[in-house]
Amino acid sequence: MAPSSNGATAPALAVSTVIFTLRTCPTGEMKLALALVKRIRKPFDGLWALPGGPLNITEDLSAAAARNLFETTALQPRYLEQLYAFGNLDRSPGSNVLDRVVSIVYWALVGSDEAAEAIESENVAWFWADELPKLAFDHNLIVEYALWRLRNKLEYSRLAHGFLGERFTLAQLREVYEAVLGRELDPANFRRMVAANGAVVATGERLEGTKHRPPQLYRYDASVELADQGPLATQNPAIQTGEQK
Amino acid sequence: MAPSSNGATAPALAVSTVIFTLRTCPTGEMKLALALVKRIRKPFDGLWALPGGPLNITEDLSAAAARNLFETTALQPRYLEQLYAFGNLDRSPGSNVLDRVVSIVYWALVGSDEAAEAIESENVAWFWADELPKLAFDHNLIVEYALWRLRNKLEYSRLAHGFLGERFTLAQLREVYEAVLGRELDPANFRRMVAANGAVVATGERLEGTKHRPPQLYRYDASVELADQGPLATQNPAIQTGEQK
DNA sequence: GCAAAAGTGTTGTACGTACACCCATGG
DNA sequence: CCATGGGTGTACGTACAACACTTTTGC
Repeated sequence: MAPSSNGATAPALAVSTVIFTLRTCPTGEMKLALALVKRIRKPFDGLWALPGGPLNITEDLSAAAARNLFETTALQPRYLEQLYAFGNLDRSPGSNVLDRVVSIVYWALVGSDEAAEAIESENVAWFWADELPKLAFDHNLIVEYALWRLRNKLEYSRLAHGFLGERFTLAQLREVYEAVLGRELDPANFRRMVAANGAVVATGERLEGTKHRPPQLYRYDASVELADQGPLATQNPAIQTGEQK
Repeated sequence: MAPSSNGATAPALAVSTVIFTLRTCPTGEMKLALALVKRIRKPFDGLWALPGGPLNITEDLSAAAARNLFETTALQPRYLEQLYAFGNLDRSPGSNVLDRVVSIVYWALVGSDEAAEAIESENVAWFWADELPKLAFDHNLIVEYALWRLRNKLEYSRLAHGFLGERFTLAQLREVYEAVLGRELDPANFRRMVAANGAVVATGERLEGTKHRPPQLYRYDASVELADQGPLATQNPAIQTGEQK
């Protein structure tokens, strides 16, 4: 038996999480960022990777994802959804087959205000989603897929809520959309799009202290149901998760 | 330690598959059906369940799904895609936690002509998708989710190809859509929808022997790329799979 | 008043739906 | 020639992108 083998007769199971947030970049605009951890052992020693770890036997899959999100950033997820199970044989080239790991990957959103105070150290850091280095394992592919899902789901769900506070202006909401989608949106059409959706309602309050005309503050209306997200969708006011009931 | 326990310190990993096909029902129309196996041991002894089993250590996830599809029906999948990983603690009520199983579920399409000759026995049978009995574990929920994905994906992909032969009439293609979606479609608009998509092209041949005007035969054009299915989509002419590269 | 952002109105295009209609074939 | 399904034309409604325009604030 090879020295690296652990003698397993079945593939090991791990849970990893792609943690997204929005951060203000030097030029002043919001950009999408994600949390990575530096590997300190083989394989891929020294490369950055998605946070993750083994699944405890008494722990739900989504709980494991939330746990390793917390262990990495000291934050709670504002949104959490299963992404995909990655288990191909070639995802850790050079490793012994008996060390094979199947990773069930989740993706999460954390509030941009909270993320600003999240831990950042020698081995944990935020990276711009569009400027990633070469990552360990198949993690570049995983992030690419997570980005694709995030962008797709943004339109017909209230995902943007995961990045914002309780009350927000339409300009802030639009900024979230622009950061995630990576392109500018027409303010006029954006306003109508949001109004047509119906999930966002005006509070009557206005945001004071701006340089110009004070914008109205809006909030998400909890009573409005979303577009059909499938049988697994559960609407939890605190954490919305795609986990099965 | 409880007698049913296997002494595991980590959850076991299994792969299951929702196998769809179209079958002609007594009234003459096509209906969506799926393959189930009868459980012959606890828990849920005697109930019908999705076919599945453990993942071999040298086997890709999709290969395991294709294998248990073959072991159940003696067929090859015409389409195969990962559905979701189900791993909640409460999915096998009454079982010991140490017997916990995380199931990575795939869904598959098999040709309706081939399925007609597929094995069917005391313990393996086809069920109408809209008339399912109470299934073992959380399998009713899983099937519901698979149905939702199938219906959603049908529109912006060439999924229907999985049910049909190489050449087909637009009426046959429409019949597939109607069976999957569970509602009738306007033939005129359906024709235009398919034409606009561009993935289906006329062969010039006609289907002879009908009672009335002979319809033209069409085929899928392999050179046309589909709508964006995300970074994991791979277009294999034989088996299209949502598995990562 | 001027700049800048909030917010409204108008128009054109694309697309899905409903449905009237013609065409070709077997009986 | 007639019933039936194949196949075309047309009109309407909704959704969205583009962009001109008005409103309200700070300076």
